[in-house]
Amino acid sequence: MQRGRQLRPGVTLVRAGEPMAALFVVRSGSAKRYSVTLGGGEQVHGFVLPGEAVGLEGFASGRYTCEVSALEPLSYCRVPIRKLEQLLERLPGLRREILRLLGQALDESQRLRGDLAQSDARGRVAHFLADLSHRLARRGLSPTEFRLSMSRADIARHLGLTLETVSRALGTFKREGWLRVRARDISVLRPDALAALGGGIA
Amino acid sequence: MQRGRQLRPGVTLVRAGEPMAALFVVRSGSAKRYSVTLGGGEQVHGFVLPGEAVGLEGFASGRYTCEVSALEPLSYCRVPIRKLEQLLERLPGLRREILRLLGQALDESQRLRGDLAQSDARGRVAHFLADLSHRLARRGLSPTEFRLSMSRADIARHLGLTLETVSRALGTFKREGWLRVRARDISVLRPDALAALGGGIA
DNA sequence: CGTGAAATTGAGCTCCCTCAATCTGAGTGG
DNA sequence: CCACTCAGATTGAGGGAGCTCAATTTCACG
Repeated sequence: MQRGRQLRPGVTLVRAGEPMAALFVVRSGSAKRYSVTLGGGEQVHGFVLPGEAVGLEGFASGRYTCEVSALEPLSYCRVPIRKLEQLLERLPGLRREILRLLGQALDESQRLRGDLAQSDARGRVAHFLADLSHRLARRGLSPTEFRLSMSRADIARHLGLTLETVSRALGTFKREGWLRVRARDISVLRPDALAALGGGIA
Repeated sequence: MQRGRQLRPGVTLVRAGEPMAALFVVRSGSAKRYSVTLGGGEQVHGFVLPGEAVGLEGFASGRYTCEVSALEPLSYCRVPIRKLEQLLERLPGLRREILRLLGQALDESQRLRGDLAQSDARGRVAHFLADLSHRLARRGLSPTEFRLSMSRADIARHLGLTLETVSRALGTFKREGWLRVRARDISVLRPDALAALGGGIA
């Protein structure tokens, strides 16, 4: 395990198409995972928070399949694949942990897709906020007071909406008294309401 | 590796919430992967074709997270997790293969979600057909002549549309001369057109 | 402060959802 | 063998949510 350098906002951590030489784990800051489409647009697959892994999809072909770039100053750990394979040889616990990590990523991706397919615009934005809140809490950060490191446009592309619609959804939540929104600073006042709108599995 | 019994259409292979005792690989037939939502509706995560694995998401928590039920008479292999872990101990090749399988599932899920977020109704249906075609071809089956084992409603829930919209999209493709549609039998006449509409990553 | 990007807000229009009727096809019993 | 039945699929009409285009407003940064 190596400690990576600090990355500045906008700098790319991994590039689509490059051989997967290592896994990364974010220590602090956040990042955006995306692909570039034929038209030159961005498909935003998601956002990486502290404690979360980067590059797992690379196992599919031995190459990364999406770009990951820092949204805030980012520090990370680098785990070379060579080293990882050596460790997997000897450590059954690590084998299970890697499988767990991949299974979790898969499960979350599918769950997210399901919600995306079933919810309307407000539901999606509510789900997005609830998910973010949940993941921050898991890391010991405040689930109710946080700063969005990504733009409205990034959120929109992630949710399959336009940035205007995202903005309007936030406006609605604000008006309902569920949120306090000041630019990128969010205060969640009614997590229950968001969770209810966000929907989910039984 | 055990050879499982034949399953009749409608019969459930794995249930959400049950401990993950085994992985499955479909030998013939097809299946539907779905979750049951709070309202009692189905979130269709996808469809399993011959040669594809079932239950990978279970690695996340040691329990399956979605239901998988047969759409056609289904035969499958059963790989007990215990046995798998023993084999992983000794076979580096199998370790890589399992990681590859999980990475691929993750990558496909993300890619699919991206297209879902960006495409309109026709684009989604086109993508669905192109994806199906591709996966059938990978298995040595005809990519242009096949039978949909799932209902329009299943397709719709999978794509975040209504069944009427799916039907209309198919009708449009038929009128354009891209497809021949007779109930659940599909003939793809213009794969290129579908692929173009389906969009995708550069 | 001043400047430009990001976000909000507004108005019109399009696409898809909703509701409803019709049509097709597979399975059943006379 | 055919009428019957019922679920699944198609087709149609109308309305609403979200996209597009456009004008401000707010915020971050120098």
